[in-house]
Amino acid sequence: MARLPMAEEKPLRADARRNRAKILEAAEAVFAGQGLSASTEDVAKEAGVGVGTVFRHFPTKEALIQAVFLGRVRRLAEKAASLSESDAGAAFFAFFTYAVEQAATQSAYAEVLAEAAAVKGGDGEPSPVGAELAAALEALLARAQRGGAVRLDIGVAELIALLIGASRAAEHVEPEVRSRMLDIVFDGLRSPG
Amino acid sequence: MARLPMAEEKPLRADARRNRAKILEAAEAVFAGQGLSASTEDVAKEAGVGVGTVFRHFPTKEALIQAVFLGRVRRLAEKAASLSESDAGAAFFAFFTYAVEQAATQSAYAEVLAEAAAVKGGDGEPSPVGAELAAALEALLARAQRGGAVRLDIGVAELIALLIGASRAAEHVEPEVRSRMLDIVFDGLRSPG
Amino acid sequence: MARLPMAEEKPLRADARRNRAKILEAAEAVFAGQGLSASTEDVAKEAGVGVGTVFRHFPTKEALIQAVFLGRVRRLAEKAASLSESDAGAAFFAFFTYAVEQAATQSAYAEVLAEAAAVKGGDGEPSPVGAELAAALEALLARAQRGGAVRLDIGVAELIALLIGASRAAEHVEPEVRSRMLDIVFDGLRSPG
Amino acid sequence: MARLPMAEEKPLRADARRNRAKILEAAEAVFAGQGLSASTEDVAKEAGVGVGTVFRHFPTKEALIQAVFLGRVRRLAEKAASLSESDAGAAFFAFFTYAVEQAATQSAYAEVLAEAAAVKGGDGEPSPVGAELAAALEALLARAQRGGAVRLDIGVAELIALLIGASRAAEHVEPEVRSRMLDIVFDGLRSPG
DNA sequence: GATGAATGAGCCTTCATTCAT
DNA sequence: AATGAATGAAGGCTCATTCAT
Repeated sequence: MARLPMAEEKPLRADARRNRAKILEAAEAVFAGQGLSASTEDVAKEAGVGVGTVFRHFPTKEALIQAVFLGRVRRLAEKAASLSESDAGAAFFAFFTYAVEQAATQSAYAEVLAEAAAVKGGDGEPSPVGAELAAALEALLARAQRGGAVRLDIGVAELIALLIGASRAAEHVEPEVRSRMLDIVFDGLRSPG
Repeated sequence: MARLPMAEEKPLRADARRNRAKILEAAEAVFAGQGLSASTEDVAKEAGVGVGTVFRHFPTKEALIQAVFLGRVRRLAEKAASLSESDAGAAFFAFFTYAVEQAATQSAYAEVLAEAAAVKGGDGEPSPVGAELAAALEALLARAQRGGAVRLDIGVAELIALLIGASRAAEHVEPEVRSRMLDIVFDGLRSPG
Repeated sequence: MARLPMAEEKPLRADARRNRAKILEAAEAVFAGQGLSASTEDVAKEAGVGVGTVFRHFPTKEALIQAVFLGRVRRLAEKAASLSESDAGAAFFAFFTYAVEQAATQSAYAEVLAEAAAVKGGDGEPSPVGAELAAALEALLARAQRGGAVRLDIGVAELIALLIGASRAAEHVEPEVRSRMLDIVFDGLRSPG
Repeated sequence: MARLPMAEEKPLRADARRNRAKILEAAEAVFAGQGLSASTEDVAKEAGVGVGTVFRHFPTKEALIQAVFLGRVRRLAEKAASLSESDAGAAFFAFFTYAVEQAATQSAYAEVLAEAAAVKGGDGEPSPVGAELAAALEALLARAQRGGAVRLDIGVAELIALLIGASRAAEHVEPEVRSRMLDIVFDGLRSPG
């Protein structure tokens, strides 16, 4: 899966790149803690830089949020890809579980999947961000289906919907409940349909 | 049509009660349309009253939001109760579908279930609001399980988790996908476990 | 000259009207003193109200500036109208002098005429604000021309241009110089052409 | 082409001098296009240098603006001097027209004259910048007066005032109006007084 | 010297909440 | 009780200026 260079990513100065990373990390933490309505000032403070610096790297709060999401998508996509080698069915369910657990930890994490949904589901603008993940998911799903681990009458769109839902739910629910909830969904995914 | 004063409602003057209703209705519409970040001023305008009136009835924006949620919970609980007479399994799945469809239509609707989750799941404060719904769901679920339509190894907590998830997902996904997603979840709920 | 109601001017509550006036007055003073880049906060402070109040009355800084200008235009137009009774030539030159003296006192005052210029000159959007003044000037000029006090080969556009110029110049120049400058312009306006 | 170091210029390295020139040119263009509120960053970009470089050459935005004005004054003064050879009256009016046309083209150009006004008019600090222009104007005016083309009862101060005014007005008015406006002013300047 | 990243004060604007009418 | 004007604390964003590279 080739990584498309989204724009001409200029090589930043060492310190700038370090700051960019600090900001992204801070934003991830702050948004996870306080939700997306946390102030940019707070993100800057957490990152140990001035607001101006945040805005230099991300011209808009929206852009910052997108960048945070992009990072999450990338990590999810990498996870999905990294599982390609293992047993098809195991890989599929392991990924699903992993994704949902991420969401359980970090509030607002699930929104990333909504992003991906826009690609195959069609409600918003296509967003190249989600395309990457959607593609990875498609491969994962197809392999699992070919391996007989997942019913054949569903596509990525449904998979994404279930991921979104389970992830969102995971934000509100205790670990054991989450686990039993996943069992049910997984049974649904396995059943011949 | 007589109105039964439910629970802890103080008797209000007729016009005050009418205003309260108008505000709630307006808030529901405005929040559904613009999300919870819509301004109180907008709600007031939609209701045809001054902001002051909104704040007289609901001392805080938060309180207004809670009241809107309470209304939704009540309606869901009523729906659940109203289905008690029909076939146990059919009632259960009909309710699930109904709840998810509500969420699909009205943005931010799903949050109501998170509220209910706090009761049986335990992460927030207990909230008497959700208890009502939780009770109704418990009855619905138990009947469906006794009727053999739903597997026995799950409880209200899992049911609520699934409802939250499916509702959230429904906000981001097209109707056909939503429907296929529900099929999967329902299969999972039916499977012997 | 009938005053066209520009929009449905709602009757404001007494206190609101008082505040609106205070704000306008403050804005006039502050802008005159610091130029148009003075902060809205400063205007509010000068008016003795909170910023929010300024923005309630004028939804935008731009709107506030326009309102200040409108006030000035109105006063100039009234002055022009009030001179209709006196000797045509005297009225004309008295008005010209008056307008220029206003500008000399209050920095940025001259911009109001640029506004009026847009009407007959054509570079910006027509602006109903300036139309009023332009009409008044047209009358004043025509009378002076009929009375033989002003050369016949000029129109309002040229008059406005000269008013703008003289007003601007007056901002930078001592009273005696200003006065001699006006003498020259007036001679130019009288000369048979 | 040898460059005569004018007045108090430190000898700069060749590249530094080139940069200084580029910045000045860029500033002139940018300020003309967007007004004086254009950002220093924009000037730097237009000049093809970093902001730091701009600030090395001009310690303050204000200083940069002054330098731009100085350049304009110099050019106007040169123009005035270059016309000394031709017919006195023609030279005078040609210069006046030239100056006003510059202002019409380049927004905020007229401010330069306000600068010059400070010298003979006296409202601001004396500024050696304008003195140069004032001297050149004085010569031009005196010659024209000796030649009988301009009335005798005016001095440089009045001339500058008229130049400022006409230049400012020119910013807001169409070319034909501008031209007729100048006719009037010129008639005023010729009339015996 | 040149560069451009970092800084943070300051600006405009919004909005929950209070209070005089 | 209702109204809507007033308030002021944020929030997002810009930009002159400084400073490490």
